[in-house]
Formats: sequence, structure tokens, C-alpha cells
Amino acid sequence: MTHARRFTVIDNDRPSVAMARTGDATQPNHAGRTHDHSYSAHETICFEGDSAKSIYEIHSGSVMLYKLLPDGRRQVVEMLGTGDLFGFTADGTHDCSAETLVPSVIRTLDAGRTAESGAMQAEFNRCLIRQMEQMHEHAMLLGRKSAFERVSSYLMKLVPERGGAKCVGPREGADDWEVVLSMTRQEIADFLGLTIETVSRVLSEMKRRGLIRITKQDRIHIRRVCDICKQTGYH
Amino acid sequence: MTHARRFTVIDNDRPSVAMARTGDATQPNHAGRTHDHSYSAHETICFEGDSAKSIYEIHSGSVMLYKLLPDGRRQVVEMLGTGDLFGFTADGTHDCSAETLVPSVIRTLDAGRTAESGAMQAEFNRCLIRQMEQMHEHAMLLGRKSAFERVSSYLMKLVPERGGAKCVGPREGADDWEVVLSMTRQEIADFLGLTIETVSRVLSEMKRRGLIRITKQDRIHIRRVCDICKQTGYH
DNA sequence: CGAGCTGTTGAGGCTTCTCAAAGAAAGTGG
DNA sequence: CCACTTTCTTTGAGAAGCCTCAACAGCTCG
Repeated sequence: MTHARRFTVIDNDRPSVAMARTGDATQPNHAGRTHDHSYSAHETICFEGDSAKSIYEIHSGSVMLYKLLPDGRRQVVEMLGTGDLFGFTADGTHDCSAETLVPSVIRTLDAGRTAESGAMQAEFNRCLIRQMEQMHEHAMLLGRKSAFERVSSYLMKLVPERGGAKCVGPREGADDWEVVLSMTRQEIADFLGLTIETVSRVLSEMKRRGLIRITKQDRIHIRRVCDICKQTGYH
Repeated sequence: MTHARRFTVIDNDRPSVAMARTGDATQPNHAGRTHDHSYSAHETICFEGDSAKSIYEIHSGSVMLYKLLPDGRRQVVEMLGTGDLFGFTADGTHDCSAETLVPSVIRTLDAGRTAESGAMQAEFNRCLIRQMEQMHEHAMLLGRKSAFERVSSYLMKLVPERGGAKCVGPREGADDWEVVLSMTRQEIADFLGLTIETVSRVLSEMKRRGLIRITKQDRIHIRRVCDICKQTGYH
């Protein structure tokens, strides 16, 4: 068996914080039934298995979606950012839990209403397609990449406009970059299908090789972006 | 390592089995711009990187989508069946290759046209949401399950109405079932993020434990479905 | 300043992979 | 219909990678 720290649903259970939140501007915007809701970092928006009454739009901030196995193994299946939608369901219940990574404003769209609007359908469609392509890429990472490649791929996701097909190539002069991690090591591990120790070891090894400097725990300075990119498995 | 080979596309406008499937958002309007093509087993429908001119609908049969790394590592990211759609793209090129697993009839929908129809958008979204939920589940499998759990999960996918949330439970009397594999060991391995040897070893181990009998290479008799289900990680 | 987290490092073990070879099954041509 | 080739599958032995367990270090906050 693989995998490490086990989560229990209890660990993540702090809905009261979210509920107690105040100052939510209720904006009648789209089809009439939307609310904006502010969350601080690491708050749960919805739980796997909850009956789904809404679709959520990330107005600002970022969110991770994850699933749990009964024994507590966790897999973070998606990382989403501003403009992304989540909470779609085929059968009326959410298949994932959703948790903020940073302070975020989440717009709640009434699920029944939204289906009526054609423009919104098209927007849903665009968003789902983009997310689906990311899932395909993530499946490749989880199924076929080494720990080193996984962490490298993760870092590259955090460097804007670099990596992948539409990479703009190294900047003139210095090709360094500082990424800010909004996830803990545990969350990164659960995203990459690794253990926390392995993530830590890979980062230490990168440090040893002079590829990165860890300035603060959540700040990683990449000496040359291209060097990390070459470790992602795509070169 | 890759099995990608191009075959000649045979034109064949055979009347459709799947047509009765649902209310036909797919059938009438854009009749000017759809074609049905017949493929035999293990033919490639489109390649990763191809410019995407169409969306495909599986009229009958089944299809796998896969991605390759430059060094030849392959990940099968989705398995699709009758009624499923694929070939959606965010940037104009296919992010996956698609290959039939069994003889299949594939309907080609002109990508430009389809965007106009609201009914079709809704159908696309339904399909994407279902596929997205499957991707989430697959990410869990790839990131967190052991080889034994992966193969068990795979077998359960092939037993109708069993496993997952909407499992109907064991039948009265015998709880056995024979599944027909439409994938080779290599394809199964690439789907499950394992090697062909590991898949083979797990199946042999299941045989040794009396959980299954392999009647032909592509036919597996499950002695008691519940026993396999208990090995999927969900119990 | 100590408690409580989060992250790092080490030693050892287990699962899965790699490499190699042999055994079935399926396709081919005489 | 049978030898032959090719492809697919199974099995074994050994290695590698990642995980588990355990202890320690560093940061944060009262």
C-alpha cells in the first residue's frame, strides 16, 4: 500500500467558521439567485456527499477539490483559481469536498436557475473543457511520473506563462522566479499522490542541486525556470 | 511503447443503434454536418496534438483516450462508451489521442456548428460533468490506491450496476459474474498507472486466492462480486 | 519561553518496476 | 491443416523508488 497521513472527516470539519462569516454582499446578478461569500484560507466550502444545491464560482482566491477513502487516504483532484467554476454534479450530490487555499470570495449560483441561460451554459462548457484538459494532464502526472517529475510539474504550474505547450520561453537575462506556495506540504503531497516526506525530500534534493532556494517555508526561489521545466517529463 | 497506427477510415452510414438512446438533441438540426464512421477494434480516431475540427460521439462501441510523454510512457486517461462525447478542446488541438477498443461507430459533429445549439450545449455539459466525476475517481485510483485495489476497481467498472454509490448489492443466490476485457494487459496497465507485469501478477494472485478464474485471456469469471468489491479501497 | 504545528531528515522495509526468459495465443503462408 | 512467426501474457530474480516509522528542527503564538 502506498500513502501516508490519514485524514478523518472530523479533521476538516469546521463549517461553523464559514457559516458565521458576515458581510456577504448578496448580489442579484446573473439569473437572480447569486450570493457572494467570503472565506478565509483553509475553510471548507462543501463536503463530498453533500446534496448539491448550488454551483460555485471563484470570484477571487483559489480552491482545492479532494476526495477521501474510508481509511482516510486523501487525493486532491483539482486546484482551481479565479474564474473557475465547481460543484457540478450528475446525481445531485457533490463528488468532492472543496476547501479554500487562500482567502477567497465564492459566488454561489442557484443550480436550478442557471440551467436556463444559454450564455451560462456556454460558459459552463468552456470551464468544464478547460478543467477536463487539466484532469487529463493530472492523470498523466499521477499515473506515470516520478516523484521528482511530479514536484517539478507542480512548481511549473505556479510559474505564469511557462511550461506546457504555450510556454513563452526564458526571459531575457535572468530566468529566475519566486513561487508562493498556498498549500501545505501535506496538501501538495495529497495533490501529487505522494507522502509529505517524499515532497520534502525532493525539495531538499532540488535545494542541494542548486535548482531552488527555499526562502521561507512557503516561498521557493527557482534559480532557472528552464532547469525545473526540464525535469517535468516533457523534455 | 505506443500502439498508435493510422488506419483508413471506412465510410459507413449504417443506421444507428444508439439513436433511440435519448431524446435526440444530437440527431436532427445539424444533419448537414455529421458523419458516421465505422472503426474496427484498436483503430486510432485522432491524435494528441491534431488540430480539432470535430467533436465525436460514440454511437456504439467504446474508446480510450490517452496521452504520451516524449520518452514513450503512456497514460490512458479515460475509457468511454456508447453515448459519450469526446474531442472537446479549449485551444483548438486535441489534448489526447483516441483509439477504439472494440468495433465502434463514431459520429463526427462539426465543432463550429454545434456551439450554436442550446440543447446541444446542455447535452455536452451533462456529458462533461459525468466524465469529470469519473476523472476525479480515477485520480483517486492513480494517486492513492495499491495495485490490488486498482485492478479490483477496474474489474468492478466492468460489472454493471455494482460498486460505487449506486450499487444494487449481490444478486439472490450466486453472486458471480463474467467480465469481458476489451483491453489488452498493456492497455489496462496504462490505464491503471501500473506495468503490464504488475497487472498480470495481481490477476494471478486473485486466481490463486480463488477470487477469479481466467477462462480465456480476455474473459474473467468473478466468483463473488462482493469479494472483489471489498478490495477496491471503498470498504 | 514553552506548547503545538509544520516541515526535515534518517533508517529500514515493502511495493512496484526492470530486465530476462519462457509459455500461450493468434496470425501467416505453404 | 500444420509449421512458423509474431504478439501477448505469465513468471522469476533482483533493483529501485517511495513509504513507514521515528526523531529532530524551525516557526508561530499565547
